[in-house]
Amino acid sequence: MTPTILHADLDAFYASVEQLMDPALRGKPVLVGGGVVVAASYEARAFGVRAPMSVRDALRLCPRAVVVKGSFDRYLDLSEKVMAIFEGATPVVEQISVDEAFLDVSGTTHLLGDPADIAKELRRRVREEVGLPLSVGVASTKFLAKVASAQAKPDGLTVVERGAELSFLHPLPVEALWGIGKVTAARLRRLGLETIGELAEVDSSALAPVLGPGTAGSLRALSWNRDPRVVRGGRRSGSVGAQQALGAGLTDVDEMALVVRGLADRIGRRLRVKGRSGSTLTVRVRYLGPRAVSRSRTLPAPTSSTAALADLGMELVRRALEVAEGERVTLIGLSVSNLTSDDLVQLELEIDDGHVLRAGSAEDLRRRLLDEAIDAIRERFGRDVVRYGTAGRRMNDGFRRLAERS
DNA sequence: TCTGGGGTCCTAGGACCC
DNA sequence: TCTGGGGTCCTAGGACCC
Repeated sequence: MTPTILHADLDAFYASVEQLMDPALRGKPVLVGGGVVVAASYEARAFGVRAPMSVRDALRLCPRAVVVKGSFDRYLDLSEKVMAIFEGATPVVEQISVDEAFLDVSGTTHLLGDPADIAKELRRRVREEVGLPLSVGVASTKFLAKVASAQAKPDGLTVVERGAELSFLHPLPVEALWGIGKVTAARLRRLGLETIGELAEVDSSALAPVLGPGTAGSLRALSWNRDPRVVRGGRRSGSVGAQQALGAGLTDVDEMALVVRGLADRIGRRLRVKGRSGSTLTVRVRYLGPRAVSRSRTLPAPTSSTAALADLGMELVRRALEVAEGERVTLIGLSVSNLTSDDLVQLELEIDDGHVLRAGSAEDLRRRLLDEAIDAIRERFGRDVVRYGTAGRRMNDGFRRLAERS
């Protein structure tokens, strides 16, 4: 039986979108980016251009390349169309970036046919209905499907049949394993390991001192195509962040505060659009040179308020600056994690003597009506509620009732 | 050598609670 | 009172991916 996990990956996504929108770019080497190449069309890659490479270097390799700035909104728009096509093939779609997703079609083969046929149909529909090239890998595990789609590029389909997995996998270089980057690959090279097959033959106790016991065990498992991860549909992101590079670097704290404010504004906006809030804020500061420092704080209640993120962000930046006083800061990043969704709201009530109460979650609030809460406060404290609000969440019926009262 | 920006996951130590 | 084990959360750093 054919395996049922698909990894679908749009080819040179940003560059392909630009070629789709502007027919004059088709067949030509296209670079998307400003200072850095964010994406390169296959015509440009033929000259050795890769992301992330400076546009200057890329143009040296490929002087005839056309450089376009790109528009992320348009990419998101087309990405949604493609994902909708995927969801027509199975409800179990795990999107892992704008241009990539895993699909488990084990539940829909009786309706739509063999997984390989489903993959062909996805490629055809994405090509005809959206206009973009799609590569698909089909295999028995997630990670092998991912390796297969990489082999299928550009614009191809690779099916790794059951029983053929190891002969497909073992000749590949260790970097082909999802999770092995430059650092780990260099460490493996030092051990004389070049291919996944060679890695498979080494005892994990020999790898553990170099890679740590966790990584050693999981890499060896992957080299034998043992990957227990399942395709998880309906996942949502666990953090929202923004960062800004600062060129030659800043030393002035007031200027940094402006940057932090801007980042907090972007993050707060995005959180509120998604109807989410987060309770852990992490600040990352990179200094001139390879050094980076992070500082984080977990709040008692989640927030999506720009002002709150900016204030706490600046406090954390100050703490991060203590480790290298006076050094130039070349990058500041903020990230909010520990995200919660609208349904788990904390209500804040400010009583007219300035006393602030934080009460329960939205679940509680729905159960005991807000009116009752207000009455209870009046009874216990003999005071009236003069303001109310949530930690950056949408209004629900309870809040509307209160709004009508006040 | 640096040039971007948005993410995930793992590890390890310490605090705290039961 | 002391000793100990287990689980969870927080923080900091690092590797990796697109």
